[in-house]
Amino acid sequence: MTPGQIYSRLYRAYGPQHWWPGDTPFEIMVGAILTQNTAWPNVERAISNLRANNALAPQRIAAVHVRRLATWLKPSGYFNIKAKRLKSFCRWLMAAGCVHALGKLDTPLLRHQLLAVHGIGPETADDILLYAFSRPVFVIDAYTRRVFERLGMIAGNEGYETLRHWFESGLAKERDKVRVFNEYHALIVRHGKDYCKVRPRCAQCCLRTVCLSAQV
DNA sequence: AACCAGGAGACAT
DNA sequence: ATGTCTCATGGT
Repeated sequence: MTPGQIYSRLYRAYGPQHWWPGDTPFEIMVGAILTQNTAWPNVERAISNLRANNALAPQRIAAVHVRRLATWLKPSGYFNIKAKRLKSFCRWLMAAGCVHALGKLDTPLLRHQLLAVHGIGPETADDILLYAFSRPVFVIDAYTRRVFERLGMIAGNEGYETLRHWFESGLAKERDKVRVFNEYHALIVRHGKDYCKVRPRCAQCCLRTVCLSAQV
C-alpha cells in the first residue's frame, strides 16, 4: 500500500474538503496561527471577533494593544501567547511590505523566513506556504503521524523534515503537487477527526482493513 | 467529568 | 539532539 493509494481511498470516502476555510490569504495565515493545538470552531469565533472589530488586517493587529487583541482571541485559547504571535507575524508581514511581495520569494527562502518569526513552527509555516501561498509543501501534523503509524507505514517518531520529504517525494506530478498536497492534508485531518482519534473508532473506517493487516 | 484539539517556545538534560 | 512543561477555551 502506497501513500497514493491511501489518498485515493480517502478521497473516495470523503470527497473534496475545500481547504483552507478563509476568504483571503491573510485570513488563512491568521487561522494557521490561531489553530495551533486548538479545535477549529474556536478559531472561527476568534476570527469573527477580529472581523467585528475591523481588525482582520496586519496594520490593525500590529497597532492594537496586546491586551485588547488577547480579549478578541479568547475563544481560541492560549490568547496571551497567540496575541504576541499574531503581532510578531504582522510586524514581519509589514516589514516585508505585503503578501504580494512575499509571493515573489522562492519556497525555501519563504519557508526559512516564516520559521524565523516568533510563534511560527514547521507545521504553521507549511500551512501558510501550502494554503496561503500555494507552494508544494506537505503539512505534517499529529493526525498524519497517527494515521500512518496505525497503517504501519511509518514509525511515528520520525523528525518533521523526514516525514515531510517522505510524503513530498513521488506523490504527484510537479504541476499537481499543490492541489494534491492541499487535498491530502485536509483528508487526513477529516479522517482523523472522524475515526483515527486517540481512542479510535475503526468500525466503519474506510482504511480499517489496511490497519488490520498492519497489526502484526 | 476527564479528555482532547488542524503546536510552539522555553528550559533542562 | 531529545524530552518535559506551559499555555487556555470549548466540545464530547
